[in-house]
Amino acid sequence: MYALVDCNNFFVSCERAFQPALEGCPVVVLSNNDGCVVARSNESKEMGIKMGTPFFKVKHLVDQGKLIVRSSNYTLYGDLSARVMSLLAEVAPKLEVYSIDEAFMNMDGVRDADLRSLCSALVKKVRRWTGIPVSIGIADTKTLAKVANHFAKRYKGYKGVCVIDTPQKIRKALSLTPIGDVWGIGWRGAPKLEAAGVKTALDFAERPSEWVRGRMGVTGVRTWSELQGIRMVEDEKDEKRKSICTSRSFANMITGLDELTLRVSDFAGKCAEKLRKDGTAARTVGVFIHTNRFREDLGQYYPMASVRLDVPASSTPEIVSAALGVLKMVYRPGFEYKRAGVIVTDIVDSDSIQQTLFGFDSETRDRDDRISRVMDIVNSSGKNTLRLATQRGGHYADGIRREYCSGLYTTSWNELIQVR
DNA sequence: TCTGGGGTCCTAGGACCC
DNA sequence: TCTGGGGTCCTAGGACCC
Repeated sequence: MYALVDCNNFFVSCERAFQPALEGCPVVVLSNNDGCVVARSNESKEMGIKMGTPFFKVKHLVDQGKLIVRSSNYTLYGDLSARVMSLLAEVAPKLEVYSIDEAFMNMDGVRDADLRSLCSALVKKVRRWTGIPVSIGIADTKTLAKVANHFAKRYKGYKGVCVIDTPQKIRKALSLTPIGDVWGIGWRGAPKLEAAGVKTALDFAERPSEWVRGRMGVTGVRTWSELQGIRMVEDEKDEKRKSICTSRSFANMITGLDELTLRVSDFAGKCAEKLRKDGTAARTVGVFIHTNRFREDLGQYYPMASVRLDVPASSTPEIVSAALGVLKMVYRPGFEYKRAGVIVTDIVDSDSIQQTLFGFDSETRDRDDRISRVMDIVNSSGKNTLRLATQRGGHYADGIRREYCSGLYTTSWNELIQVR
């Protein structure tokens, strides 16, 4: 069986772990740049605040003292996530970390009779040791485990654990699950299915597979099979990422190439750092810049372009200079830019890189790699002390709004360790 | 005034080949 | 007058996830 562990209202729970006074209060956490609501406590959900709401639409509630808000603090959330995951790894034969707040435990080999009590104990332990409340859904396939997880969250009586392990329970659960809540269907697909008379997950599961194939392609059939109890979503192997993206929206719009150069240098530098951390290198470097899509009164421009390197690279100088070359290609004056990003693709393991036949630049490359290693060591505190000249005094998080940030509870501790 | 970021997979269509 | 057919590979864009 699979047990899907999901942290409840994760970002809010992280804030509460260090500020217990927030318990019982309506709280929301905002995306980068204080843009949208990306996490809500149960109390703020009950107030009718929807996921993804732009902050300016609920700011009046904050000003009136009816809602508490926090800017996102991803270093804190990443740290707490790692603590939760390490507790799960102690009990799961195989653990697949699916996102910052979710993990599939492959429980094959654990006796069915022991599953529930094991998971109930785990819910209590994670809460006690990390302060984070979690829910666990247990079933034969990942998609059914997701369904079970919804029930574990929604009904207090389950005490955080719901098992769906018989045909009768599966039928019952699917009949109570709106089609739009099924993992893999999506908000675009749901209205079409509803129009065709498919209101619940059970309606969907009872359609013939050809019907599903014709309407939704192979991905639809995969979801359909999973609901029948047939495993289709493979366990992720421990593979490296196939693409890495660093992008940000800006607090204020940018028009000049100089300032974009600064930002793109930083995004590219961050991508290079991520590559080195993964032990990989990228052969293609792409850059995109976006105008503000909400400002219909202004000209719109969304170019994206990329360059292919002779040899896959992970050094900061190489990735940055490639990105700046692409930026010059796509940049047009006269537009106000709101967002930019760098994407590196065609990723390979660093140790499998073939040197080019023409070795004339291998010395430069070696030098760049050594420079990057030094940068990683000096910058490991997260302060970005060492930068390229194109990055000037910049930090890739500069120019980003973050007005409601809580304390750096775990990060300051990390920095002490680094200094030592 | 103010609207996130980082991934994966699938598919349609174009380029190219014989 | 009249202009094939079948295959592969690559890419951009869309849909989905959290």
